[in-house]
Amino acid sequence: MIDILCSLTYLSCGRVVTPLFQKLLSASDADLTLSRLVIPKKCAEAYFPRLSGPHKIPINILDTDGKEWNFHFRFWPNSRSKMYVLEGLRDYMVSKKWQAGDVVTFYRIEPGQKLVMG
DNA sequence: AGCCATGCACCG
DNA sequence: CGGTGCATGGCT
Repeated sequence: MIDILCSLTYLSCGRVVTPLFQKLLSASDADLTLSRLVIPKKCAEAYFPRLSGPHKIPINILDTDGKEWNFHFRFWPNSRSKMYVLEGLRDYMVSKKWQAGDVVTFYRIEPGQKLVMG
């Protein structure tokens, strides 16, 4: 996981975004059967919607082409902590040909808090 | 201390 | 018997 300095950026689709963080995809992140992405805890709590309990919430995220994707965001209770995951990525992973070792970058559309993943 | 990659029990 | 939902353990 790599933190990024906050600097406004234009995506190829024309949107103005702030880069938030990147993640190097692990083998399990890239596993099509699991089709879920572990979100580093500090990034999840800083940039993702607040979760009031251990239930998934729907979350709409754009890719860098501006296409909308519907995922679910939740955490797993873990012995005295939490692990945050983004679920339902199967179609996205197939479409983007995600592989372990790839890097995914999260952005926030400015102004607002809508997320972009690409 | 505790994150996070992955193991794995158990439920349908 | 494939996936969910959490546990485990290597690592820092």
